[in-house]
Amino acid sequence: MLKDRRNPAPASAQPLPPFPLYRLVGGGLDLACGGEIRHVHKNTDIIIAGRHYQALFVNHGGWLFRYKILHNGDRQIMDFILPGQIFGLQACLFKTALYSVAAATDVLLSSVSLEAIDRVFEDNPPLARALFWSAACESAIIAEHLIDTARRSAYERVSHFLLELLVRLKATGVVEGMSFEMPLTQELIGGALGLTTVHVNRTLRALREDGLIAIEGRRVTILDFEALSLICDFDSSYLGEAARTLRGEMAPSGPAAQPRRHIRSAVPPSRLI
Amino acid sequence: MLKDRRNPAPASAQPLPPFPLYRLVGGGLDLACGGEIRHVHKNTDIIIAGRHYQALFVNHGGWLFRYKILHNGDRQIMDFILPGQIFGLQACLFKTALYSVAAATDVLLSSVSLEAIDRVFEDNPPLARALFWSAACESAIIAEHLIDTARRSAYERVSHFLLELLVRLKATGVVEGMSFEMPLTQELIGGALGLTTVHVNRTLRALREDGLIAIEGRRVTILDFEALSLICDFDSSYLGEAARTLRGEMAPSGPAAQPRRHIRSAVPPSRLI
DNA sequence: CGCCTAATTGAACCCGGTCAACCTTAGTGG
DNA sequence: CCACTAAGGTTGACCGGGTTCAATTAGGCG
Repeated sequence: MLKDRRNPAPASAQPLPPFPLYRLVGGGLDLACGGEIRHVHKNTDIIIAGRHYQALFVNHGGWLFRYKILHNGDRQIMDFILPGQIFGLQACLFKTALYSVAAATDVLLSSVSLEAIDRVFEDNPPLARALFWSAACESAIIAEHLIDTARRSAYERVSHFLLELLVRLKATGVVEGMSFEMPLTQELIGGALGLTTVHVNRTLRALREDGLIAIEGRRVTILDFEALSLICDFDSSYLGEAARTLRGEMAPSGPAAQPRRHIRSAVPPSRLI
Repeated sequence: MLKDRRNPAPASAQPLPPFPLYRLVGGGLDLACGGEIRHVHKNTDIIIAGRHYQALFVNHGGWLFRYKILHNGDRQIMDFILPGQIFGLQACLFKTALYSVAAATDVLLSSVSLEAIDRVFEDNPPLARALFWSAACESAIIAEHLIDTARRSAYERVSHFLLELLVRLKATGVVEGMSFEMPLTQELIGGALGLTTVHVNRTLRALREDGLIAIEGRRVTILDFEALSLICDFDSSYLGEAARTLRGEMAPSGPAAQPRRHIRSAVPPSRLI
């Protein structure tokens, strides 16, 4: 479809759009949505690796995740798709989708048929730019996940994971203070972090016992943002523009808490080159 | 500068360019290079995380790598930048570069100043498309590295790593048969795969003893492409278009060799959902 | 021929996986 | 109202792949 009613706002050379297309719908750019919003049930696959796709999806509510099944049956989750985010871009670009996308919760979706992605670059520069920025941020998120699994201990990984969720959800406006709803099973968390359910459980307990987080039901509360950030050297800049404005508001100061537990090594900063 | 002499070639809606911009220079698109080619010595940083950049770089020869140093001193290598590849795009997009880029060998570079990346989308759709496709492929490579570190054993990781290099280098034309020069120390390999030097060494030895690869000096020879592919379920499709044309030519057939050694599990394909 | 970097190899240790049991919660139907 | 069920959370015991520490050997180069 692509109704091509451009953004009413000046198509000037304003800085890149705020977040990876989060809140893009109804916000700055209007993606000229296909219209009707579809309801999709939990555990349904939206995109299946190996098939070809010609449309993007907009997530209007609920959580999804991008994943891949290996030949040994393991499932690696690349990242989670939060409300307001688009997905399915990669599936369009490659002849065949590299990864599957499934709903972690019940989800509200609309699709945006991009007849030929090619055209976008000639016809709709603002959209092209938005897509590009979106892809860059997603790429950065995955890169950070790479660091997670390659360099961080389980304790650090889970810390990093929760902080990332906090900051990303903050951008969608569903964070109250320092707590948010996390509709994920420990199996999904483990699937994303390269850990087993058992160990995710143990690690969450450790974080709780250390007074860094609190969990009641599905609600997670970050009790000590600074300490957690130190533990896993979390730097939200990889999450894009929007994150930057949050920094001040998030860090409640407090003396640099000493990270404890199996931190992989305590090499002094001098080794930082 | 951006001399803005557009691509003389038709700006038609031809399919996406072949590879992540590999061989882009002198090939299809002319990036309007800044001109002079700079020689950079091994171990020099080209891009430094935290600084801001306004230009892309083209690698005309030699290997580089994108990396990040963690607070504990660990260095994670995100990916290697091979001859013909461009880099520094992400550094331009974000206010400040997320990762550093250093030369693994002596390197020949030219830079492409893109005064404002913004402009590209309005002014030069073909370039925009090329950049986009490049970013998508790089993202896919990193995603595969994520799977490496999260789900694969050391034996599988190293296998996967070598196969990826083979396929990517094939696209640059420096592969002779099934062998190629790999100017990397085991420390660099470990830095990319999330392993210690020691274990990289042991794993390479195991692969050699199993008759899967051979190493003489810096030259690596893949002795059994099929077996290695099975071990780490390597599927080159994530490397983009170009890879696809290689498949037939690479697999020298041979019965599906049975992967040995500590494969994490030998669940029959039935469990593949 | 020394010097430095990289490659090798050995031995001890430990984080996280594996296996297995048990508990909690929510939903369902009689 | 409660028994029954299934999915997810929790915990313990043990094991092993990969790290760590440390020492030795090869390779390139002035």
